[in-house]
Amino acid sequence: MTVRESGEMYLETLYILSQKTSAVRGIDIGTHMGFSKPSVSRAIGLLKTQGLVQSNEQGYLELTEAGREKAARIYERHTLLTQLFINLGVQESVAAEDACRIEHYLSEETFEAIKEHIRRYGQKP
Amino acid sequence: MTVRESGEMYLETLYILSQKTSAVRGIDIGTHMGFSKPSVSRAIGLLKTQGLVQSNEQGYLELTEAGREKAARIYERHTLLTQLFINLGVQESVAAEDACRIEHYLSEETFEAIKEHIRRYGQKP
DNA sequence: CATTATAGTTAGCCGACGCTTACTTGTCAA
DNA sequence: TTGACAAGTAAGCGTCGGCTAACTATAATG
Repeated sequence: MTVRESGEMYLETLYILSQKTSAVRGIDIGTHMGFSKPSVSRAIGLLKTQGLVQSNEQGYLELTEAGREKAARIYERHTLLTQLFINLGVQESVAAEDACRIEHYLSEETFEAIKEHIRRYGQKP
Repeated sequence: MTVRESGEMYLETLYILSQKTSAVRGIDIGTHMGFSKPSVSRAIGLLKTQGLVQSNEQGYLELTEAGREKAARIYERHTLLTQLFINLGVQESVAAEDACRIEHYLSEETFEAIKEHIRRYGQKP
């Protein structure tokens, strides 16, 4: 019953959209991810049963505390990886795409190492 | 009809096992990957129809020229990523595991950047 | 020679996760 | 008030890629 790659992507997308507006609907997530309404409906339903997402009184989607924590962790990984690739000389858009695909698969240890690297060598030199 | 992540893993495993012995059987691949015989059978069958794997006269598995090229490319990515993570301070076994999971998802551009980084900063400092 | 172990294959199941089609529900304007 | 559109959901399909069970074929062994 753990969150898989797909679930992580939905979580992260909700996290990102929530930072722009507090009125996020399933359709917005679908548009952002390029997925159909039913796909979003099922995926979000799953995240709700896992206690990571809920609908507020107005019917909009929001992260629970647990969901926000998890999403923030994923998003941090995303930005870290993007920064790492940029530091290596990769074009920003490509770096972000690649980060997006692999952010789900790296161990904690490797992320810590990347974080340390970025602390040490900073941003986009 | 392209080779997906799973197919790449089988290809890479055959590549690695072929370097130790020229008598590689499906069962060896299964043992190495932790998969069942039927899973291997189907996956290898697919790779055969794609012209990447063949059986030799003795019935052992081997890569075709196209298969070897593809496998070598994947394996290079694997070693590059492993080296990158090691350079960042990750323990070797963890680095290899992580490399294994993400090697299928990175763009050519990012790999080139990693290759360049390793050319510049070398191995395990 | 008969038995048994090993390798491969076939058939079919299952979960994950996309999709379409079609129904429901709620809002808004004619 | 009604008709239309937009959002959400239900039902069900397809692919991928694991799995087990069971069959076949071949090799080894008593």
